[in-house]
Amino acid sequence: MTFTFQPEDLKRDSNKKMSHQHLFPLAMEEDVKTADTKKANRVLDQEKENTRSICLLEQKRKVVSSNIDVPPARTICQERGEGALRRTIEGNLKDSPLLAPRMEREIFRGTGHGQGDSSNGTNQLVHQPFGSKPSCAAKWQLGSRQYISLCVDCREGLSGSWKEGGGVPSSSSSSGYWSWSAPSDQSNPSTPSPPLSADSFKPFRSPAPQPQPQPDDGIDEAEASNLLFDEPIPRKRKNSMKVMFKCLWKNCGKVLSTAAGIQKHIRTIHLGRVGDSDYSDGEEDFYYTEIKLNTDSVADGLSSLAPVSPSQSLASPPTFPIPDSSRTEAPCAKTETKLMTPLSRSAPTTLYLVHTDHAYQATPPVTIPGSAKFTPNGSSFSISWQSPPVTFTGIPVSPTHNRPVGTGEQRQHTHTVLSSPPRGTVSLRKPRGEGKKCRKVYGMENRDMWCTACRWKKACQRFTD
DNA sequence: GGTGCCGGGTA
DNA sequence: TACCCGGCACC
Repeated sequence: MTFTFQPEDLKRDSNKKMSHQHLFPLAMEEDVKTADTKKANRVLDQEKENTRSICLLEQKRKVVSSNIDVPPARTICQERGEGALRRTIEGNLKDSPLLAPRMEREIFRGTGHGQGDSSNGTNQLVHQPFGSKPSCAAKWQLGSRQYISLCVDCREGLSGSWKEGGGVPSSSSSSGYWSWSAPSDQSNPSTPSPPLSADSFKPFRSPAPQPQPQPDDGIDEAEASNLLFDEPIPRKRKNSMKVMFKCLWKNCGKVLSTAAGIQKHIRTIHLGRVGDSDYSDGEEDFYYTEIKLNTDSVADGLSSLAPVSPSQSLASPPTFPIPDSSRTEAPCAKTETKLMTPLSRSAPTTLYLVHTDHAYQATPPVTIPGSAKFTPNGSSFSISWQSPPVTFTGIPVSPTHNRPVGTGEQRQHTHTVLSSPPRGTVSLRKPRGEGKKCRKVYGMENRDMWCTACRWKKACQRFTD
């Protein structure tokens, strides 16, 4: 989602700025122009940044406010004049001299179009007067969602439930930040928020560098809001799920609490890289898996998880029955045997690689067309099938390492089954007949001599295989 | 592109 | 049910 930004506005603003130069003597004009161009560029950049921050702020608001009740803002705010709204915005934007008039234009004029489509990358802010009376509350529509924005003064007057509602990062009245309410449209609570680019998220008014949130979906919203409003936010309940890392090496099953730890363990113990134990080429990624433990029962979980035979473990690499009829060597299987490293020989034997990210934990069993069944089960899954041969499509395998080609990030989000039976996707299609068919025998010109099946483009009944 | 044939539509 | 054909996979 992008806050639309009109190039004309930029030009207009910079032209406005440039027009002041006529006040200077001509001799200075050139230098001043150069300097001012730079300055204007800087200001424009800052404006872009601010605009982006507003957009991100809005996104964040959507997330933070998605689970709160909307306060009865209308009745309170309707009593106030639009002047208060305007004053508040002016006060809020006073530190951003170029942004202020722009924002004012955007806010009070509204852009008027572009509702409801965030898929094309533009999503405009549409201002609607809040009721017929002038008010310091405004209703906004961004895409399909509506928002009520309140000036800080109004926020101060709101009921206790608003403040105690939790989750709403109330703004500091002294700082004059513009404050936003929860979406007024609760009719579609499941509307997915757009993915947030947390690493580009910056506080609206503060140009000073802020600690960058981790580029992680699990970004703490309270912290992010705190960045915005410089106000302590009640921290949300600590997630009781703890991620552990379990070694999948045969007969190991060691569980460590950090990825680095498990990687080092695999490097040094299983891969035998003693000398350069800090160096990682990523191979160890394939010999451990993440497991999520409820911290309430971590102690129990650990005691039961620790040295356990991988074959008994949930996270152990599954072994798949391979129907005899399909036990032809797949290309990658050949590569596997050829390029197996000495230690890989004791690695998970079938090298059906499963890198779990728990994406399937909550999903119901998936039935693969035919007779194969995919059954997610915690951090592992099982696949079983009966004949006919079933093939799995994996992501490409690096010929040198028998590993998926792609970035670690990609791998991290993929459950992959490698070393599959023959190529292709799951196909129940009857093997194509090898013999001559009516078409071949009689040719197109003698179509009337074909068997009916051939005429009907069905499987030939005359020359069956 | 040619071929085999599956899946589905129509009468 | 007979007939036809779009479309897909394979060669």
